[in-house]
Amino acid sequence: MTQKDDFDLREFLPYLLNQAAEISSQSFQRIYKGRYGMLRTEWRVLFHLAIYERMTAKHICEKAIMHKTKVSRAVQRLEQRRYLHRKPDEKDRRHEWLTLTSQGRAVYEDLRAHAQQHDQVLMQKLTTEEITVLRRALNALSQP
Amino acid sequence: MTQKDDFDLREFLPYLLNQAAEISSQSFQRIYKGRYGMLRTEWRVLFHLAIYERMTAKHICEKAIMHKTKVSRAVQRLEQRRYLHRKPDEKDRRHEWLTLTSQGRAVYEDLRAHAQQHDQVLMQKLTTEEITVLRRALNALSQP
DNA sequence: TGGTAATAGTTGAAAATGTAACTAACAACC
DNA sequence: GGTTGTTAGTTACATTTTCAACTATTACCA
Repeated sequence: MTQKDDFDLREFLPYLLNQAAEISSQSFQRIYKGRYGMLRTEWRVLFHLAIYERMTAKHICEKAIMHKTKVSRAVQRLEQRRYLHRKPDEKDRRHEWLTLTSQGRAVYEDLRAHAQQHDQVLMQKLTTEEITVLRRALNALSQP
Repeated sequence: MTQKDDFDLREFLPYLLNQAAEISSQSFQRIYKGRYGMLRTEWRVLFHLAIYERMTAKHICEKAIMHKTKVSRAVQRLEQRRYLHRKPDEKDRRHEWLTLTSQGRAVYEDLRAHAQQHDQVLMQKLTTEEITVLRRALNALSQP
């Protein structure tokens, strides 16, 4: 099993990014999955609603770059657990305004604390300079 | 939809990493999916076999950090398309040695060219320094 | 030697995701 | 006002992934 080719997978950005993304989200996943049975799509929607307070599914799609069916299903499950509340827009009843319930906010507060703690641990693997540059580079790569 | 909370999702590394990973692999995905109907698991296995020439499924699991059922199914599909060949180990028949067929190698060569080209495009979004630091940081984060 | 444990890999059922087609509401234009 | 087009969001179905249980083979050890 010795390397033969000159092409190095470990330099291929999509591969590297995926690897890093997957590994570095594992421990956070254990929290939201183990503690609340949530999926990645669900914590993302939850966090967006907590941070922006009031959004439609469309807004979430745009901000989080998620497909509308993913958002739709995440919203359904969060609603079933009474983490959020839907309210049709008065003027345009195609839109639905989503807000967290107090229960939803409580779950968010707990998860946010873990997220921040988790981020601290991850950053310990990096220097201050690496963190700055990494964030900048990831944001640049996130522009489609 | 104004930001309320002080927590910023755009600083949370697992979120950022995932976003960047997803977006930056889209255009490569169109190639391997559109051209060969392959899945992410499959091109990864294919690339590993091309680069290391001879591996067992176990080796691939370890190198690529993939679950054994993912690898098993990717190998099955690659075999069906005659991209690889299996050969049981003589000494220990629990192991199977996997090697690419010439057809598999041809597909790899094509995909590799696209991968490299794709990487060039991605890197245009970054400075030389950012690329160096990014690779280093991603490798650090990929250690479990 | 025989019995238990460990390992490589596969399979089946359940869960999650992707895709496309759908409904409901509004907009625009004649 | 009625037809056509557009948008927000949902649903149905096919494809993938996950998880746990399974087979087959080898290792360990009394």
